[in-house]
Amino acid sequence: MAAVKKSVSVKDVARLAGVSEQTVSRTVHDSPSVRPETKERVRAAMRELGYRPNFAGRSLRRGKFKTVGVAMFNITGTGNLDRMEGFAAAADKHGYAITLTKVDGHPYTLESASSRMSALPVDGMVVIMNRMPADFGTFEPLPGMQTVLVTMLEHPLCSTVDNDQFDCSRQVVEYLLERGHMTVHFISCPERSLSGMRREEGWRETLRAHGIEFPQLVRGDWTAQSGYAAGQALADDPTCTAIYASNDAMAYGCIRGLESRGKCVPQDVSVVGVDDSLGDIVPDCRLTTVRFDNKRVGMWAVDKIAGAEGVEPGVEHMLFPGVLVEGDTVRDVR
Amino acid sequence: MAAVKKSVSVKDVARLAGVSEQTVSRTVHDSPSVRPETKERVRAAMRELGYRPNFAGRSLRRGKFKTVGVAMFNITGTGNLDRMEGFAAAADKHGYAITLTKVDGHPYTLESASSRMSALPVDGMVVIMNRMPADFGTFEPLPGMQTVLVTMLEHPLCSTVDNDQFDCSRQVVEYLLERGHMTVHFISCPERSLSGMRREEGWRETLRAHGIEFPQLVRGDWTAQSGYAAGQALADDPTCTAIYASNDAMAYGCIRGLESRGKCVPQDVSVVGVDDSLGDIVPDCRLTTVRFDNKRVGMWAVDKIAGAEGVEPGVEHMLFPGVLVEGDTVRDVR
DNA sequence: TTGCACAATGGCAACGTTAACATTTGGGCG
DNA sequence: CGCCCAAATGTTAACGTTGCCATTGTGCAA
Repeated sequence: MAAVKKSVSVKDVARLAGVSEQTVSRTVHDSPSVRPETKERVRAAMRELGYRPNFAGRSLRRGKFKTVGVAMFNITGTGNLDRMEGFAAAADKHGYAITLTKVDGHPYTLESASSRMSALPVDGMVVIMNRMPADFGTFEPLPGMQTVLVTMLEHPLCSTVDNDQFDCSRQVVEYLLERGHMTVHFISCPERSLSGMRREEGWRETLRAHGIEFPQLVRGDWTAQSGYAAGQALADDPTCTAIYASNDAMAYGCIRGLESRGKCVPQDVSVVGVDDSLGDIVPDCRLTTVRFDNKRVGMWAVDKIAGAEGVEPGVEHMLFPGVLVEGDTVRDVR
Repeated sequence: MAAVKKSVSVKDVARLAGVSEQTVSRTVHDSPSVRPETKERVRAAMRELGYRPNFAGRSLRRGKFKTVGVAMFNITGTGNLDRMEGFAAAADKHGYAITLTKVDGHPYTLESASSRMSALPVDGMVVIMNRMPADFGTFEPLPGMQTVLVTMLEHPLCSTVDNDQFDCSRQVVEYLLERGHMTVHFISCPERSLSGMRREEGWRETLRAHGIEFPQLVRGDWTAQSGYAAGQALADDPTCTAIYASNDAMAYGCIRGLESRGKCVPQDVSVVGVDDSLGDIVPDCRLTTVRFDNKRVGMWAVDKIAGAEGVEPGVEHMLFPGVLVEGDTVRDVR
């Protein structure tokens, strides 16, 4: 019952099995040039000693870590869990691991994420950008460290990937226009949100493209309470027959706000949200919304790094469109 | 503009600065026994060459990785984001990194998590247990790999930490009894959930301790829809004045279900949930619920590993109580 | 029998870092 | 002037792994 003093190395296994260290190494990698019975003897020795290959020695020798670093300024954020699911799935596929780091956002710069990662055992890094970093234009990725940014903004030196928020708004607005609504009101979000701003642009541009004056938007703060207030405010506007909210919480709040003023959804007003996040939480309404595949975004990012394997990777920019999910909150008024 | 062929090492820096490799190493660690002007010269050389210390070499030498592995069977799960926040915060504090791994749950065993981790550069591991692993009783952590399980079940060889779900139910039931309710009805969850089952036990035992026969429970499935159905069913039961739901979504669904049958909350029936997850999503009710500090749970787990630093760590079991948050959904009937 | 190809295995060095020990230098003090 | 101490720096070796090349053994064609 003596405690294990040191970790067992190939040397120990080699001694016990009566072979050279090299043969042990070859057995670990299942090389065809080791006789089956030798392999078995080595394997038995490994089992007996509880050998497990040392990651540091291996990486040092190989010059690769088989690990992707993920830098986040905020761990808690819509979709992060799904993105991580994607990171982990893609990493798994390539035999890679994921190293997670929270980066201090003061100041909010790519440089701080990059320097944080540089000391870690990673072959490449993914940065989740929620806001606009101060050095976005001037940032240069570390040499030899493939860098992928999760954002809609294209960067000249780093690959980028994200959900297409502009297209999301286009889909929603056109969906409502096709169903006979003369215009679409919009409940927006705080101006610091990159994705929220892009949604706002999409709403504005799509209406403009259809030759429709866009109404005054209502600025919310992502919460149902702000949506509720917006709903009450819009309830008195007779031109308002369709509302597009920048997330589902505000959309749901808006519905309740409208109801509190005697308006029914979808009979009087149609409402559409974004995120498909209400699923199991709200019992009495199937909200029409847009579903994003954040897992796919995460997978793409890690694939880009782990899939490269030595080949010089080009800079690429990828946007995945969301899918409009039809619920019960939109009425066709044609 | 020639590409960097190899990574720069201490040797390169030493040569450029005209000092020994050891002096470079000492400068990296800001040792006091290097003259300031020498340090500056070395630092200049590091900057010029873009030197960053190699993690593999360092770990190999030190025999430590300064990294904690986190194994999850399901990445997506209530509270995981907050727990990760905690992992990252504690890791940061100790100068550690977090390596995230999704473990295939077929079969759902601690052994599979452990062997997955053994090949990664980690000094210790945390396993998030949502369900009961088949080998919980027989599992032995890898020698030299400090293992912490996030679960309420105590393990003889591994430290454990979690929210105290039993105490959560005790708090809720006693809170309702103190306010004059004769009994507390319960909306439960699928039987495979460990934490859900523990909440159920807490409800049952606390009522028993107060000498109250516990009513038939209603089994839900975590969704608001199931809570809605439960609410409708309980609306017709005249003995039902207080309902405790195993999560907030079911509690909210229950409220709507009661309303659909003409019962008002809290005038006719009091409702309490668990998780404090409705905050920004539901506009029109401040649900009385229990808030857990999952971040603290995550921090404790990583602290236990990263804080040990060589000292032989004992097996410890920690449960953090939740906090009952008073909303507007409970009526005092005394 | 000799030569040769090929299968199986071993020896050696190097990856980058740093702990431990060794050496040099300068200065203070008897 | 010589001695000793401390500060500053250098030298060596080792952490565990694996690529490269060398060595040994075996069977087969010439």
